Amino acid sequence: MDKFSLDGNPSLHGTSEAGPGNSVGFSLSQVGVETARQFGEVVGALDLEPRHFAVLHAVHRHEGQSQQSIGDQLVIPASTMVAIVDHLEGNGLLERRHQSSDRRTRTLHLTTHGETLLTEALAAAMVQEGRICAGLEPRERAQLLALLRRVSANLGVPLSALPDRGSGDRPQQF
Amino acid sequence: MDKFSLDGNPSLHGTSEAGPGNSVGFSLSQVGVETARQFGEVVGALDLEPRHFAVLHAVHRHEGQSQQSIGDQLVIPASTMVAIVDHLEGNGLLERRHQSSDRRTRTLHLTTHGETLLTEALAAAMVQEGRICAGLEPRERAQLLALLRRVSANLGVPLSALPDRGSGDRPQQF
DNA sequence: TATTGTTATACTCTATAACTATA
DNA sequence: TATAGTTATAGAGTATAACAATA
Repeated sequence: MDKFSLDGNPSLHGTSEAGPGNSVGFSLSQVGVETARQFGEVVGALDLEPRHFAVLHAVHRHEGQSQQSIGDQLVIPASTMVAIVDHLEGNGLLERRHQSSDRRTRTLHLTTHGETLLTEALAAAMVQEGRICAGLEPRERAQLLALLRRVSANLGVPLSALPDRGSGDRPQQF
Repeated sequence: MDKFSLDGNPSLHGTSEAGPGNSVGFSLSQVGVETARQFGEVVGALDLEPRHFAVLHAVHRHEGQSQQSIGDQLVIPASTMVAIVDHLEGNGLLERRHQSSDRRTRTLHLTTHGETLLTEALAAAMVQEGRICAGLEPRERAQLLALLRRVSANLGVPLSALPDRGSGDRPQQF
């Protein structure tokens, strides 16, 4: 359980002045990748991988959507979706149902166990959120969020992209 | 040339209030991963992968260090270092030299071409830095850096870790 | 003929462990 | 016997393309 691969990954970034600590790009890469990694540990404690959490969360938001639809939103290829849903179904977290109108499509639905686990995962994520923001006053936290939103706009990845419909063909993460 | 895998990756993070955009953890993950990905494109335009850039940069800072020493600093396993240095040497960017005192160790040295390319890569990274920070006033940029530094301390990954000696067994990125 | 989901496969990446040459 | 570097290899993860069922 020790793999580390990033597609376009930083590791080292340009140094604008003295050290890498003065580069926003480098700092963001380091902090962001580490945050993502620790999130993997957080949900890992619940026997979930980030991808599994992501699908559970998406199904929760759009209960009864087709497997393909969920995959499109998360930019996960169909064959990968099969493996993910197989896993989740095998663990009793969600179930596939045939759609009466079109028997090819399978709609996804959380089980009670799935709902429970998702709730726990969200709670654990909020604990992590607290750890990350420890020592920041509410105003500082809001400032950070605002700055990150502006940076994300510069990157061409609006932070509001996930809620409804992913944006185009953005890099994947699965 | 289209792979996307992260070890502990976010994709979706806890939502403290309304949307994911209100979570520092989620925002950092999204922005950080995307920043890293775009950095890969930036150096990719120079036919470099982030890992190659990282090694070039490390050799530049510690010219004449052994291959193993460089690998330790960047937390790259020895066998992976061989492939990376093979590639860089094959492209005429650096060279291995035998150490007279101990003929087992190979010291690494940038070629003129390597120095030139590294300089270009650093310049390209500064251009990216400008894009990322577009619209931020110097004071805001300094605020962002300060906040990121505090967050990174909360994460247990001081942003000043890279310059001299990596910290323990941190997650790898190669 | 087109589409949803599935399976099979080929590819890439990584790290472990065996091996060499020096010490 | 131990260490620096190398090679070989096995494992995981991903995506492409063939396939089955249904439309």
